[in-house]
Amino acid sequence: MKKTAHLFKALSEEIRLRILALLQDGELCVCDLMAVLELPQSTVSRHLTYLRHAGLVEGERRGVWMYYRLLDSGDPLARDLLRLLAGHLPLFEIIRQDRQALADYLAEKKHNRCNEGANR
Amino acid sequence: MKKTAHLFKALSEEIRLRILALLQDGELCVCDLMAVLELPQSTVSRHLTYLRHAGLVEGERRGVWMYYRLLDSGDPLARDLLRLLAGHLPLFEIIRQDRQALADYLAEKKHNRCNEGANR
DNA sequence: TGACCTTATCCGCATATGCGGATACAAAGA
DNA sequence: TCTTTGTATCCGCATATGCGGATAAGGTCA
Repeated sequence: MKKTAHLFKALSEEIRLRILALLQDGELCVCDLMAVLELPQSTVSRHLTYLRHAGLVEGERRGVWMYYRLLDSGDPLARDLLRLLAGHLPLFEIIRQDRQALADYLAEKKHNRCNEGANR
Repeated sequence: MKKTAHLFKALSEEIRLRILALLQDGELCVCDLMAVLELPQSTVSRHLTYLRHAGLVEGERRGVWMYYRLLDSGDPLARDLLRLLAGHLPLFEIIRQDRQALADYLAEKKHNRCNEGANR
């Protein structure tokens, strides 16, 4: 029950909702999210940690990068909530803007190193 | 979007989830909730105000009493969330206990004044 | 009006959480 | 090993929220 309350708390911040929406298109590393959201690294990392503790995302280290993706985990409520968000979040203007920014960023990145295009 | 975050924040407290679960059985006044949850009046009232601001419940004054019920309102996300909770909350032990306590309390109350059975 | 009941809000205080720069840690390559 | 890059955590500070007693406000009835 406390876990359930914690789950909702994880969803109660706009930044975290935006991160979840971006991850709906596939996994991303921290520096991708920094670039798209235009937020400092510590902020992005902190929110990802929060989402991970809530059981909504999982991270996998590949080389220097930590890739995060939505976690289709055991908790049925978490799964239902992610499904619900997948339907509702795209209706928000800021989410559509974020998705467009992600698409632009990925196109420009051209599979180069992560920081190209991210930091200055 | 801020409204959406606020909606989730409203669901991020155990007490508020318990209140919503109790209201799934029908409308209740503040003193009913006080009796069942065994919480002080100011605490119950504050959480109800929070839920009302989030658009999850509505209150109606009838005489001295304020009756609160779930609000099937305009926001599609709020409606979906309430439906989701209706399915998931009854699985928690504390919710089942609350429902039993509510049934006992209502049986004992026998349509008398609200405080009989509530405050000593 | 005055007594009483129910509910809402105020108050001071405690805790949780957010922020972003600074620092520590981890991995890869020279 | 040293450097560089990416990520996690620490730090001090600010804000949001919770608590429950006290007080205010709204309603009923005699």
